[in-house]
Amino acid sequence: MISSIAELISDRIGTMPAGERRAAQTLIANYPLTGLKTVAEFSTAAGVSSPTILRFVARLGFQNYPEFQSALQDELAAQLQSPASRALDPSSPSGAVSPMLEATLDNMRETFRHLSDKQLADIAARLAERRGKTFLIGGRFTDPLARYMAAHLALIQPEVYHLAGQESIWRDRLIDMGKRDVLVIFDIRRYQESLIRFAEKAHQRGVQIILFTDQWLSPIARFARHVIAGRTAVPSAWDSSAALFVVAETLIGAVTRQLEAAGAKRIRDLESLR
Amino acid sequence: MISSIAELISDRIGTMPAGERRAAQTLIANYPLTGLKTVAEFSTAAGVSSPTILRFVARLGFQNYPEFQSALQDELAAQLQSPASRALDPSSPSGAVSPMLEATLDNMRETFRHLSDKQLADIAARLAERRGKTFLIGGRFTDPLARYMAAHLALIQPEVYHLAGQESIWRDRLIDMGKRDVLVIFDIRRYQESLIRFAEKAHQRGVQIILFTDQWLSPIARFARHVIAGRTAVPSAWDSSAALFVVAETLIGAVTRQLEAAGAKRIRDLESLR
DNA sequence: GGAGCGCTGTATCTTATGTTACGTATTTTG
DNA sequence: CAAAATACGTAACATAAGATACAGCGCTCC
Repeated sequence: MISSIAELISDRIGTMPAGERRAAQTLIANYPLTGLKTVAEFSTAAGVSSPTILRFVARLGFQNYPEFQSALQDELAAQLQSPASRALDPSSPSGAVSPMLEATLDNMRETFRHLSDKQLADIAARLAERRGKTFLIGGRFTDPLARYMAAHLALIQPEVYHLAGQESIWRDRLIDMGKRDVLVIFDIRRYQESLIRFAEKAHQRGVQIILFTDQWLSPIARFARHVIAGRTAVPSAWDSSAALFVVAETLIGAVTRQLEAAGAKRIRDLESLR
Repeated sequence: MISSIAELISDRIGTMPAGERRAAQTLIANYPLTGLKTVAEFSTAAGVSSPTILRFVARLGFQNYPEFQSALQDELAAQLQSPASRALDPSSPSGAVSPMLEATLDNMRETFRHLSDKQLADIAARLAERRGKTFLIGGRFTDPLARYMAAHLALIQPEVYHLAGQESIWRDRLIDMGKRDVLVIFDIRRYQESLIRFAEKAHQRGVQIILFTDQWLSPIARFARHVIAGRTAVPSAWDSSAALFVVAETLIGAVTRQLEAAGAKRIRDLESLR
């Protein structure tokens, strides 16, 4: 059962030649607006020629371009008149992906339910105040999160370091760390011995630890000043770090906002550079 | 302050002559769809003549009819991209907890709404079939996503490589790539020149490209076999990669499942190792 | 490696859309 | 009540849009 043009497209996109597939992808990317424009605009947006667009709509079963546009408009009209259908579409073709998405969305809501505004603000404040250095590190699968956060933080403030590479390398960086510094650690099951050892030594040196972990709490929680516990369970062979990712993004945003509010010179410099 | 065309109309409808007022009422009645149709259709819908419609849009301050339509489309685009349908959502009394979170959740729903099961299954199948090598790379802020995906994929199948470090390093790896190989690229605004060049050269060598990008589509979409367009807009100084992250996790799960279903020896070996 | 097929873009043509000019009807005002 | 002014529609026009023919190119399959 195919009800919308979007479904029709994703149904047949596999059988399309390269050019028409580009058209399809461009249309899907911001559906359905590109289809309401003229053929010429559509074609340049997709980076193909006009005839390819026309062949594309012909392949979808439309006699001509205006007929295609009318269909899109009708669809849009129905959508606009029942805005409730946008919130939670019960008729959504819940195939194999939906359980995964639903679980992830639930995880995020749960994660934030246990995370107060104040807690987030405190952590952001700690990251925003420039007393010492900021170090970030993660485990086998979570290190990319540490990198992601480091990439952003390093842009808005100095002395942000992501600890990468072999254990021996970052272990030696302990000598740079003191009680004015912050260490952000990502560690979910199965918790990594090397990270635990590292956290303990850092803690002994007075470093303030901010820990991103799962709901079962890494042993590092013992040493952590702040603990963010994210939900990770999804119907998959792997755990999901998505909730932690969103928390990280939220924190990045909060830190940025605080620095902006404080009128940090670096932020202004940054904007003028762009 | 007048922000929408609908406001503009209701502001000036009092000063309009009868015919134009009928046009205005017809447009407001099912806004903004009537305005997206042709002048002729608009005029018959309103029961007036074409010139009346044109005088109507002229009175609103537009130079010509296409300009008027463009304005309507822009408005519609903004409306579709930030679902304000959240206005009456009873499930979140939390209020200020996090507009950031709400926006992120919306982004994910929107992203998956434009992403069919079939599409995801196709991409997963392509990643699961072991014909050639798999390379992953990302941009400044998205490279961590490439790493995250690589960390998982590398575990369940051989010959998965994340391209890291300086441009010159991974550019030279092009010699290893052929038409049996897959290249996964993450690229969101502002799109990186180096990545575009790289994608083009890889494409010329026959490498199949799977692109993760934002809804405005990186230029790399030209060369991509599969395009995943994620929503990235959040109330923050930064764009959000969370939706793309979730898609990546979903894909990782799907690939794993497909390999399991195929009874891949490596998966069994992996489980026995744990 | 060669022949065939299919896809794509350039250029041309045709259609129909938006635009304008003008005459008639209608309302307003002195 | 008359005259002017304004509004509206018909019809002709110009322009830009969609459609088509054709040739070149790349790709696949022998």
